[in-house]
Amino acid sequence: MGGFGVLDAGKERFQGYRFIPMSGLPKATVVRLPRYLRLLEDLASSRDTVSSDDLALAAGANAANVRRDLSHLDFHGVRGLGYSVRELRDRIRSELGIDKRRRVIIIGAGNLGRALANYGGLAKRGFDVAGVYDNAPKRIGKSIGGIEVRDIGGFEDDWASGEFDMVILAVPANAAQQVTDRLVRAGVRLILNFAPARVRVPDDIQVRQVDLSTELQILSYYGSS
Amino acid sequence: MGGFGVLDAGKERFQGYRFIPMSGLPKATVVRLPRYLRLLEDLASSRDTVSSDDLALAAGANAANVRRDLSHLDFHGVRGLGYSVRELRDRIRSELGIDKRRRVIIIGAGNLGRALANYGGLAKRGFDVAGVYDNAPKRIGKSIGGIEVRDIGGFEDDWASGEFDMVILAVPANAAQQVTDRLVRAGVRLILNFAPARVRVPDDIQVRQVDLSTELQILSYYGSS
DNA sequence: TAGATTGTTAATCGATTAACAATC
DNA sequence: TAGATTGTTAATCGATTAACAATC
Repeated sequence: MGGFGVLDAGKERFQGYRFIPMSGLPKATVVRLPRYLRLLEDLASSRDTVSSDDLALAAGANAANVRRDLSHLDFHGVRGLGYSVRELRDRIRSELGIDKRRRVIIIGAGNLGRALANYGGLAKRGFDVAGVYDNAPKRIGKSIGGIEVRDIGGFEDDWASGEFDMVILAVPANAAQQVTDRLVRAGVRLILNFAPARVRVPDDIQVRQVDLSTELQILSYYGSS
Repeated sequence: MGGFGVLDAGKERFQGYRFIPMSGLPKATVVRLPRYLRLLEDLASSRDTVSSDDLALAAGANAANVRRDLSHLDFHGVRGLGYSVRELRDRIRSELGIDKRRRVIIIGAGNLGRALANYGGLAKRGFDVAGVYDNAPKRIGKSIGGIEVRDIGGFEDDWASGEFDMVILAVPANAAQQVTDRLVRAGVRLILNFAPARVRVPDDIQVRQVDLSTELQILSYYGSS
């Protein structure tokens, strides 16, 4: 987290003589919303209301924490009863910007890119894999999860169509920065980086990094201490 | 993260009349160590020393933050000069418990499990994939990344050999909890969960969760705000 | 010495949590 | 009404950061 000017929501700015909240929710709250959402989607068919206690249990948080999170959303429950499952589900979806389906591009059709493209769970959560790109001739034209791998050379034109929302980067570490620069130049603003390398981007571009080795190393620490 | 009693390092306990640090490093520090390590490994062949400024840039942190992190390790630099690249690299490795190679088991030989097993980057960072397990007859016996997929039925016996350090869980969401329970019963204490479902474990088991949809949802929030 | 960089202090910030009045 | 659960306050905790004396 932090760094590179990205994902710095929750900051405040001194403007005149008052503090004006700048960009919405505290970071910690945003991270919990998808966890709440998952429970709510499971519950939507069977229950009408849910308590902060239930939500806390599912999200690994404290019930007071949940109530504070939801009041940040200006979402209110009913004392003695709890929160409306469906209304809260819809509210969180709209807050996360996934009340509409989102179209995702995957860059890199190696092992990881293919695994991600084939992963059906995305569609269930509102994300459609709308394209897979690579630069290796032997991969271009092959079909993955029902999508044809395209030549990265055509990426800029395709992206310019404005039909896509975000990019998942699944290229080798040594290509990550170069490809990222290219994405940014093409106008991509949201990048989920699976390449095992941190990339630098301008302040107005959002990058999240997911790295297997890093996770294992952190886990290893907690195993040996 | 938090919740389920895992990864709660950095707590302190009131004992008698003094505060005794309980389990080592602050969580935020642990998360940054792998980032420092990555830079140090890159630098080890070309430079002898590195400044807190360089480390901060690579890790997306503040220089003062870096210096504080390293002093938590009781690792000291030289004023005016910086920190010894190799000594710091070795110190962090030992702190993370990866001064020896670690043997990792992957459970689930679907798309994701296969991608992870094939991912060469792990070996470079000190982790060896020492086994892949599945319960589907059509997958058992197949070879992935030079390793034969074994029947999950034999997992308990294999794990009892004591040769393995951690488990990567790459099974479908609906199997995650059940498989996790089984791992815990077999004596697994470190689990990296790639299944798109939170799992509950006893307090002394460490779980880290990595979930693609969650990451995309968080990213989506920062795109729409 | 002069310049560079550490190690640490003190202030601030952001997040968590217990507790409880409000109220369905 | 009695029981349940919210919404919010106040205290605490953990993390960040600017600043600067120490010192290589």
